[in-house]
Amino acid sequence: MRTRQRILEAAAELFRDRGYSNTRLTDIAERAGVQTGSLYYHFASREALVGEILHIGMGTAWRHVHQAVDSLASDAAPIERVAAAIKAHLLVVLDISTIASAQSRVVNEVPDDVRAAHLDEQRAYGNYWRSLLEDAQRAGELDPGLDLYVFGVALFGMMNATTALQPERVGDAEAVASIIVGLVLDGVRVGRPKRRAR
Amino acid sequence: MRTRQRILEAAAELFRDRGYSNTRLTDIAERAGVQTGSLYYHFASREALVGEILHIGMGTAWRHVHQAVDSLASDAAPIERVAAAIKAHLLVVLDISTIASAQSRVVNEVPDDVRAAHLDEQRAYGNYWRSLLEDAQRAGELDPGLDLYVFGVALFGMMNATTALQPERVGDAEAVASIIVGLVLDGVRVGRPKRRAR
DNA sequence: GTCTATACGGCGATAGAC
DNA sequence: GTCTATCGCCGTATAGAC
Repeated sequence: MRTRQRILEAAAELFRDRGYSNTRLTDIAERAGVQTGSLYYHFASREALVGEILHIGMGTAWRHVHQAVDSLASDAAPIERVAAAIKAHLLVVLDISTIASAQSRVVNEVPDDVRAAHLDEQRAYGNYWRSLLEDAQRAGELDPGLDLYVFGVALFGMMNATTALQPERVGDAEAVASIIVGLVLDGVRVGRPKRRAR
Repeated sequence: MRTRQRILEAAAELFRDRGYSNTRLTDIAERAGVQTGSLYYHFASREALVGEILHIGMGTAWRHVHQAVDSLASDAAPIERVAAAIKAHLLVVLDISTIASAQSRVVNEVPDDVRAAHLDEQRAYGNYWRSLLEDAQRAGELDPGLDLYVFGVALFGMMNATTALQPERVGDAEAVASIIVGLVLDGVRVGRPKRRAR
């Protein structure tokens, strides 16, 4: 495998497991099987390396979520599109891409200038989610009184927290995704019918 | 105010906003209005300081949640106790205690030995929540098929993510808490009555 | 492209005066 | 109890050989 790719993969595993601040360049080099100094042939700095992780990880999540939503029947209900997006995001961070997983773990931990450089793509992703939610709300399928800002923050907090699940204590990613989708759409309470739109 | 207390408060604000690894002792000292060297009269090390934050923060959350649940009528439904616990935890981290807020932010970021020293109290808190959830499930008020481990991780991920909400874009802590409680119990979907226990 | 060797700075921690 | 001064380590980054 190309060295640059090995470095990115090694960095992603470590960032995902320990976070950015707790990962030394020597750790990354060791896991990638090179000397620390050699990293600088491929990346200008530690910050440039993590910046690349953010970029690739977000792109990967974006592509998978977008594709999952687009592959629904064109007459699919907006709420179905939201459900598909949630499932796709979870599959990506839990299963498909170590780099996407790392992105979600370290986004809020990196130095300000790295975040700033990443902000545009992060916002684009957020805007896409917001449009999905607004469509569902306009269609009367989401609680019309729901504050989408609060909901969005809560939703991402929940989804990204699932990367901390111990694999041996849960089923596969599909199983986790369906639990989360069920929780978000219908909650965990039994026996109290939902009220209709007010 | 006693210096030790000022130091703890200053450290908590910084830990909550930037995390542990991104907070220098010089930042803490500056905010507390002392010289860096003076910190060592009150705490043996940086790790000891954050350990104290974890301890106090967890104790504070514990007390508030416990009290909120206990102050319910003794015949309150188990699901009501869960709702009260969620609300209380949110009020604590959003409003009541900077130290509790800091605890939730840095728990998964501190060095291993600090975490290890904190593990017992963290587990006790988790066990209390698990008992609340199991009671509700046994009473048939929570979806009987729900995986409580996955739910617990998701729930805490969601609750602790609310500390990232920008205050100017949301109502007060009570308002946020009621959104989250509603989301957890009944979900965000409109119009599809929940099925009864299967 | 990768290595070895080293420069450089930052930060946690200690010593000792007051 | 708080200050000033300083030590020493660790980790990022650079230089230059191969």
